[in-house]
Amino acid sequence: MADNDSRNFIEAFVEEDIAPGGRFEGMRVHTRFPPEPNGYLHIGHCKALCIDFGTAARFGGICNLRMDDTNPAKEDTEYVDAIQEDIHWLGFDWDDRFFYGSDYFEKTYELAVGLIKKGLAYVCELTPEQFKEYRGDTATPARSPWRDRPIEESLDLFERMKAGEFPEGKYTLRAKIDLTSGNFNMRDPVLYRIRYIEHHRQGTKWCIFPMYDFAHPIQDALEGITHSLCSLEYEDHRPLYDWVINHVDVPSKPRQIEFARLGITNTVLSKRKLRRLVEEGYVSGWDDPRMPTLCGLRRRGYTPASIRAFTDKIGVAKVPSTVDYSLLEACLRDDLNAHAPRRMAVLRPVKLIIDNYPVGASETVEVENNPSDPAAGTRPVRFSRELWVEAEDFMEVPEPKYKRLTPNGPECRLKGAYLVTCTGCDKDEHGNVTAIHCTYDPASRGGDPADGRKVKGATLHWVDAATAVDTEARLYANLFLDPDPDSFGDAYVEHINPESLQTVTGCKAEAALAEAKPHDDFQFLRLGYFTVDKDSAPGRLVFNRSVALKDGFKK
RNA sequence: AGCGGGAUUGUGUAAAGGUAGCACAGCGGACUCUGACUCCGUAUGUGAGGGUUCGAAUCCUUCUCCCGCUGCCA
Repeated sequence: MADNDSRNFIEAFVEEDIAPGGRFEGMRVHTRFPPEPNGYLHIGHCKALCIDFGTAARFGGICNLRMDDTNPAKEDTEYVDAIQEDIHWLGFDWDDRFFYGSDYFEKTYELAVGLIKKGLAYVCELTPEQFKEYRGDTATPARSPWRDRPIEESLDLFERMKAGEFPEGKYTLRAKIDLTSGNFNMRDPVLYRIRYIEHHRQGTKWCIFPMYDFAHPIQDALEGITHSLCSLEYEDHRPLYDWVINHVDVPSKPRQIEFARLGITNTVLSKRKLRRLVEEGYVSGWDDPRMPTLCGLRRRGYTPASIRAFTDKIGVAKVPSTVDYSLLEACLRDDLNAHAPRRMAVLRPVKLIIDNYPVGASETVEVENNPSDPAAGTRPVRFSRELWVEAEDFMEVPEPKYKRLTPNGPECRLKGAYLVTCTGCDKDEHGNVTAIHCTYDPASRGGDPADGRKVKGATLHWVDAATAVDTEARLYANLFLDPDPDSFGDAYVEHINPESLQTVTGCKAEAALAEAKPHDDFQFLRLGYFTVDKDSAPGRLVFNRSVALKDGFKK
């Protein structure tokens, strides 16, 4: 690990652990990413992903991918594939270390039997209602009438639970720990429950399933995990994690370290809520471009590098935090600005007529694909007397400091083509501008004046009116939910702004855009980056030039 | 109120007793064949009180506030 990099607190712990005299002296750092396959990965998971894989990488260690599938009621194979695809897309790899928690069911069962034999676990027959009632509260210890059941009896009952002799809810296997603990996780927690549900991998082989608190430490230990990194809500579970590790016969003793999960302003990162959006039809699917899922972000034009940069910048700490969405956007801009090929498209078109350009003539100009990368080359674009330009690039009565088209205003540059000077405009009976007139300097082909004079106006993007194609640009809001997560209750769906999914028609684009397949539209549109604010109408659009459409001319 | 965590500027994150820094957001300006990018400048912070010390975000102490936890979910 680089000395000059400041370490986050997890890395500091890990470094301590592998140092001489440390808990894992001389061992290779080994972490794991353990998603439950019951939904798609979202930007919040990226933080865990980057911490799990990143921490291992930083110390020359390795990271496993493990499907945490101990609850058959919630999990599905569909998600297993999607999760792997998303992780690969993000740029992480687990080599051949792909596991399922359910692969350890047999071993986990054996270890549970071992616990019973040691007198550390027992079969309990409290009903779920009684269980709740007997649990006690902060001032009252729990009661567990079955905790002194003879070992032989528990052994027998547990085996019969496995054999399917009892109905769901009839029995549980519980650990014998401490009924008086202030930490309720230690008040004889349930280790196994009976469930007659087909498991997505195990089928009907099992009808008893281990609880997370029992299964997870065992899985970690069996895989030789050194550091089990998880989110803050498991802090209270660490004593139980350690209890399991210490009382069950496993080959290693992993260390659990917790960190704060990611929050992003104006964004909901709850798998449960996102699932509702999908299942109740408020979005087109998990990959709807408005979703904060990895596949949604991907469709919206986010790049893997931008997301990884984001997770680097948000840091790691134990303070529950909410990162400003603008940081994610900034990371995207950075990446896109360096790598995205540029194309010209006009979203709010208005005709620009070059009065001194020969009628019927046309020519081809070369426009650079990426100003920051000469290797990206140029492309030919047809230029003629009539063009489309952005309506906002013209103001009959200019605001102060406006330096685009305005009658008798500054000379402006048509990107890659010529210098033009606005002379006026046509209007309809309502006073709307229908066309802008200008004259061009024939000696400025390519965009540079022959005499070297300074161009005072801005550079404008444009498309040739005769060959431009109408295309439909879908502008997806990056935020579509109420900005106050606390207001999310059962009525949360009411906060979805259907207007945030906008279609701007009348968008004129270079002919090349016409070839784009529907999905590829996003690729092309990504040349800029288009994002719409949550209450936008039309919102902020960054497209070939960053301009706040919402506010019109900003400064 | 039992258990467990936490508190550094608008947001997030550094500073292991020695100049409170960085990024994003904001504001002002310069530059520019994208009003982008880039560059320069600028405002805002150690939750509160007490103590130790030449010196405290950091150590001690008292207080305040915030978050999580009573699923046979993960």
